[in-house]
Amino acid sequence: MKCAEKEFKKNDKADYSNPTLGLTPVRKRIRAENYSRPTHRTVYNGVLLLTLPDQVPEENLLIACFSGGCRMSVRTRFAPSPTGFLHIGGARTALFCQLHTRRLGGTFILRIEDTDRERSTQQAVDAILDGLHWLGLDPDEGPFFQSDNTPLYLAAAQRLLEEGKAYRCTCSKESIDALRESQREQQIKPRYDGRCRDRHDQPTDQPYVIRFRTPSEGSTAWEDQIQGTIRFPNDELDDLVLVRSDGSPTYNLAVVVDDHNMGITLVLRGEDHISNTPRQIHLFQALGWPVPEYAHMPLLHGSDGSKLSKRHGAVSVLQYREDGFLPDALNNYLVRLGWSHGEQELFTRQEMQTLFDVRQVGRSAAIFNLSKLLWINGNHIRTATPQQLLPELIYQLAKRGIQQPDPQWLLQVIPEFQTRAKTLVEMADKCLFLFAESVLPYEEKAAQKHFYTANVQSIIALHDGLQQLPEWQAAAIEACFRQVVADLQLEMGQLAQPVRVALTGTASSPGIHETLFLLGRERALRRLQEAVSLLPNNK
RNA sequence: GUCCCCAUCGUCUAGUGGCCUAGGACGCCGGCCUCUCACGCCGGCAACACGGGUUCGACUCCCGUUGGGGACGCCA
Repeated sequence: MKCAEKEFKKNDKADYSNPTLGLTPVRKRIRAENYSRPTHRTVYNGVLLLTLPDQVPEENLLIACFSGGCRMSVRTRFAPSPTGFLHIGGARTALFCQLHTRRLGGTFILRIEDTDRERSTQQAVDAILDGLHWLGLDPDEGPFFQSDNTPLYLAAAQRLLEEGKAYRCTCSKESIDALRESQREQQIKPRYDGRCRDRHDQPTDQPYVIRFRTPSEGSTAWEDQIQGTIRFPNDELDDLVLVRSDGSPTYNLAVVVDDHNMGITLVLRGEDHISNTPRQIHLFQALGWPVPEYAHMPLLHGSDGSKLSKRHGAVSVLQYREDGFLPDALNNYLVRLGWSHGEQELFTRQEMQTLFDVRQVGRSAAIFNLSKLLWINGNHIRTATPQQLLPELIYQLAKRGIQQPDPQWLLQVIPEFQTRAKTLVEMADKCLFLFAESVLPYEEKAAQKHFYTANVQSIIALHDGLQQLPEWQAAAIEACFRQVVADLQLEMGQLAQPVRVALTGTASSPGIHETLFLLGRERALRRLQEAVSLLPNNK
């Protein structure tokens, strides 16, 4: 994109001769500088296209195209349909697409497949964009919208029609539904029987769809980068609809035209698209275009072994942010589903980008496993810097009503919890006692076990010792604490545990000295006093 | 039903004919460390779906069976 735009200068002459563009001939030759109003800019295959979306396609489909002279060698695309949020399966596909281009210095493209105008929503587009962004999967080019390219698809269909490679079909939807129904009853594969395929009239006075004349003999095969050789007998395939009766293009047509125009070299997608592939290869061949390479990745399954769906808790990837996961931890988890590198489990983004090779991806489906994700997330939390964790922790604290905590202080808090939390949610929950006005009432079990049996004198001694500390510093606090333990001939635990309950209300926390320090002198002393007042004043 | 794909511990995986009495990781269990909780460390349980071939030799190659998944739309 950058290359092509750099190449574009206002006074450049339009180049209409680029053979890689499978477009209808340009009717009007218009120089770009004649256009003062905004044109639609789309980059295809390193070539900048300027089009006017509001123009009748036949009139001027392509206003100007400028040869970029710079072709990326490797180009992949992630092509979601905007009918819902980005879930973890889609995220994995996008990740693989991006990783494939990273090692090879290629380009990762986002294309929104919104040819089904009824089901596509702007809300879903935004959700997908947000999800990708959070995961660091922003595209190098795009997002492109198929709805902007309708004229291109229709032009391709028109050409196939003119060349006899497609035909008009006037079968009603009802009659075809009935056909499929009866085929199902006969237990044969439901498919269009081609009843309009050989009629010589091409009626345009009644509603029709444009169907592709699928080769009826031979077979279609490709060398899948993940699955190996896949072969389909052509007689398994029926004549697919390219253009609907309302004049809108369908998925398979749009995909082929875009994949060609965008110079996609590797179509990397879920294996639920395997059965579309022979149809798309036919279209490439019919249009006289080179066929890209394919890689179909195994699907992600839910715990019952079927395709991941909402009932398996397949939620938006952004839910993982809410749940306290780090984007790279999620990426790390996802990349290990179907791919491995020796015995390494933990990968940084950088490592994934240099090591990932789509040809090493396994062929069998994987089941989503939360506990492994948690473990990986815990590792990423531990290896992150406090600075990196800071915004996410603040975000989680805000959800708990903690407004504008002191970031400098939080940077001291975070290291104490990095080994103790598998998610940021857990971290926020565990450090909440630091913010509370009071930790009363104490957790029942903790109080029973450590608090009521405590030695009041020792707590008083600690309180007084700490109170006299000239400076509230970690080392001084520890020395003071140890002094009290030694003076009263106690075990560490005999003092640390009741103090811990007093400070946190629970039986677990970071080290007791660190906890005292983080709490600050004022709050620490107040909580110790509070504890003393609650204990039976004997001994 | 038809076509396509898949098949190693519960889960993610290593394994490309002898290095495998199958390795690692998560989880689980036991222990160590220890002021608690974690982290870390040590140990344990646990798998080649089944049946035929091919071969001196199969987890690895071939065929079949079974099981699982996917696709069969004027959805993508």
